[in-house]
Amino acid sequence: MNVSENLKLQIVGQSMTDRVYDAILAMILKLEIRPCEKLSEVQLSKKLGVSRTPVREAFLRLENLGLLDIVPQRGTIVAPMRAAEFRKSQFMREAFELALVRRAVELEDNTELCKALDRELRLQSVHSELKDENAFFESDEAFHAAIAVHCGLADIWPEVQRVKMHMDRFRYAIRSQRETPTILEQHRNIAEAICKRDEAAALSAMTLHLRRANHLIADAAKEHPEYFEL
Amino acid sequence: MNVSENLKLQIVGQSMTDRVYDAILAMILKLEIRPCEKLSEVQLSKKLGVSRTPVREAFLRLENLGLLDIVPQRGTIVAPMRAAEFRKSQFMREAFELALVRRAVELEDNTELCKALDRELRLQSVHSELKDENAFFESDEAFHAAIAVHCGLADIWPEVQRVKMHMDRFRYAIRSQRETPTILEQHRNIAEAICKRDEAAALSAMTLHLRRANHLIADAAKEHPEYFEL
DNA sequence: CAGTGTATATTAGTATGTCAATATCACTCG
DNA sequence: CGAGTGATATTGACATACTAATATACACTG
Repeated sequence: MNVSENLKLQIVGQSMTDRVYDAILAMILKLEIRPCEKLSEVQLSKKLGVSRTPVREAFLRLENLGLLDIVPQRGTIVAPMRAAEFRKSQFMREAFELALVRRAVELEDNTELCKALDRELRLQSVHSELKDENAFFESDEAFHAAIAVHCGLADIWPEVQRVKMHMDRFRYAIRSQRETPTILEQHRNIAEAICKRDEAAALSAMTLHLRRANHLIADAAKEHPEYFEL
Repeated sequence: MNVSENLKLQIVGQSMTDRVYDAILAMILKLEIRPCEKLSEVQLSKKLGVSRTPVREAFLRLENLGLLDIVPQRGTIVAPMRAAEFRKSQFMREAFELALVRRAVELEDNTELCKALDRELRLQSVHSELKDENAFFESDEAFHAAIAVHCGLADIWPEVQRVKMHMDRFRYAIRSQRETPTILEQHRNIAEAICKRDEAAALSAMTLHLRRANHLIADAAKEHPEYFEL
């Protein structure tokens, strides 16, 4: 096999397909390859120094997720962002996370959960002050994941990640809006309501938080109209 | 290519992969191939008269869904039924369908929805009397789908189908319990509450309905312990 | 006969070859 | 100059070939 200069993929213990998949997924989410941009199995396989098979299998996975559009005999493009996908993604995420909140407020022992939430809030406070958005969003994820984990539903979290991916695409597409203070405040409200077992407050706080992203559609469309379909 | 006697797959306008996928999926759900049973890419490709590639791609899709376990250099088996999968499946389905019910009761114009629900109730009544379980369950699906469709969320339904698949596996695994009258009654309660816009009643009726399946775990495990893991 | 090493078969992973459908573009003809 | 046309290149779908890892069977050793 042609090892070439692209040895980055030949290192660790996953299948080629996995590594190619991870690589492409990251490129799509970071917009290193842009919506509607054409992808070629042959080109990519050469660039990554692997054969067409793992590239193709990675393509198929990504098509499954709605991140690629494969058109037989025509080509493969990064799926444009679609408002319909966004709405679907948001509906599903909201359904999942509100269901998790309902579980969380009914937890007989919520000390661990509240400790975890508090931990992330402190981290977020620091990251927000230091303007470290990557770290902030990492803790943001951990905050939401903690709810699932401490409800004994850790295996639900990957599913939430799956359904919220299309929402995340929109967030990646716009310059981050320096809105970490707002998000932190919303997280505080959510955590407080959950720990007080105030279901109604927790649900409305979470709903507000999750729908905050609604403006993303318009913003992303304004900033990068070429990424959109229709 | 070896056309052979198995020309059933060569007919219509989907890709080979799609056809192979549909074929295997149906076999798994109908238990024509049983949990923990070994599947071979080579054997199946010969049996279906296609090459390994489409079979393999279908395998990968099914692994994604959690219906196959592919172990490198060892083999591929139909995933055993796992209680954890069932619970995950049920949690997600409930989250989705309760969210749909919340939308449904807030519909400004629900005449179309109520008409559709009533239609399915009538059908189910007949199918139940005639003991036609296949037709009954088809209408069962349509009943639930109608809620999504008439909320303007038709594209959510495939996602619901996706998440509820593991629940359905358990149902297929046990002799159907002649419970269609119970289900019909639950459907009536759901439809009535939705059309009256009684959110609390609709939610509790739907919850009751969706959790009815809880006994399936125990029943299926009793009836076919060899299908289970652990 | 028990235990171990080894040949062989089978597996999924990967690479490559082939093909039909489609797009592209230069070219011809009106 | 524009519309149609045909050669050519590119694409994804599918077939096949090869590899490395693992399981299995069996012969050999003690």
